[in-house]
Amino acid sequence: MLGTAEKSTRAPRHEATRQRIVDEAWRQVRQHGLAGLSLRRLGSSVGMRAPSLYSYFVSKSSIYDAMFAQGWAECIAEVTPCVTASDRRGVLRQLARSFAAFSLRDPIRYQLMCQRVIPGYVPSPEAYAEAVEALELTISRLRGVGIDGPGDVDLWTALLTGLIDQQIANDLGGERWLRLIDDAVDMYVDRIDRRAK
Amino acid sequence: MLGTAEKSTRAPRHEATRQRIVDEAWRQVRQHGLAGLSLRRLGSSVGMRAPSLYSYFVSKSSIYDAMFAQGWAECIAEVTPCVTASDRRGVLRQLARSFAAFSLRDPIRYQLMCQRVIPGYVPSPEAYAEAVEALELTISRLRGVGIDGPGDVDLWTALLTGLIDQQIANDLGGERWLRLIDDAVDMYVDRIDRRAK
DNA sequence: GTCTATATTTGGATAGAC
DNA sequence: GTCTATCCAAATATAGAC
Repeated sequence: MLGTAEKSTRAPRHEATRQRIVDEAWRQVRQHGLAGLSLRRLGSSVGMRAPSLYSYFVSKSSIYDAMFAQGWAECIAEVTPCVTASDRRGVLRQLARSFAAFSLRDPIRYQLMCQRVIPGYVPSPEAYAEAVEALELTISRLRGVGIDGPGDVDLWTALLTGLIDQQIANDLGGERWLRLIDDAVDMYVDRIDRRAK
Repeated sequence: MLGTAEKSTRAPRHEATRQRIVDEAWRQVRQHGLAGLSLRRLGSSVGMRAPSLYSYFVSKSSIYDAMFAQGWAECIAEVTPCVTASDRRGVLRQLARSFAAFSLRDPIRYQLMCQRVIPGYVPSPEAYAEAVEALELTISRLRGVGIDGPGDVDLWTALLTGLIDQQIANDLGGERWLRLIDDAVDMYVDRIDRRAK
């Protein structure tokens, strides 16, 4: 009657417990992998039995949904304020560095947000909306420094996620690809500059 | 006594059955996801019970291993002959197009080969050797056209896998990132040229 | 080499008492 | 809202007969 499906301001305790469950779910996927989330273990870690979780989430997928949405919300909250420059190269550098730092601090979160890894799980439209908002913030940042050609944004996301994916898959904990970020930004900026002519 | 653990030329029938099992395993992961491979189902699809599979593979992981190695062997066999150009831009274009085509024709295979997605599975050293060989072939191709600076190869793999990852994750079946390949190659080549000065 | 039988563990989800 | 009890299904792997 009140809210949109699973959110309500009227039951703060309920909402707090939901959050505790999600927090613990993050802990568990970091330890056991994204697909290794178990309701029994999750329940017992927050002090209840598995069936009780169904008072807070209608299914296991809806827990992933809450995590997915939270991940993108955190991304928006953390990355956006990092971009303070106003010149093109500066904006791109800050964008790349802060998003890379955000992603590599929690590779499992990045996996849930940016890769299709859990068999059978597809983000709900509501959860996906958060991801769309993050992308739109990026798009508007790029437009602010004159980057809005067809494919320009897509090439940027590919370049940035490529560096991060490689870093995660082949040198987790190191900086083999991380240290190429400034090079990559320069390469990208030069291309934009050249196309402007 | 004879061979290296799991390979033998002396039992062609045995080897043929192994291959049938691996082929069927590919079919199943394409349908149920990488983590959705089940020994019961796999066995029954090749006309035997799950325990019989243990006559051919010591564990489920060793099936993934065989698939991993086969994927990289196929990559070597398919991508290498596609590169016939001798100029820098031509080589990079052929390399990028053929690897992208190879990857996108079978996204699940790409996932197994290039992303860490199966909880608890890590390629064995023998399986990984095939991946290393593929990378070395790429490195030598790049060196052949004068690309060998520190980070140059890493930036190339990041750029290429970034495009493919985005294509798979966000526009499977389309060509939104695929069509940026030539642009990306140009951007990369310009950077190399500029650094030469 | 293949089978049956089984060990052992685990999974998500529901019914219904309290 | 939480519990017990249970359903139902699935998983990998081993033992031992044939």
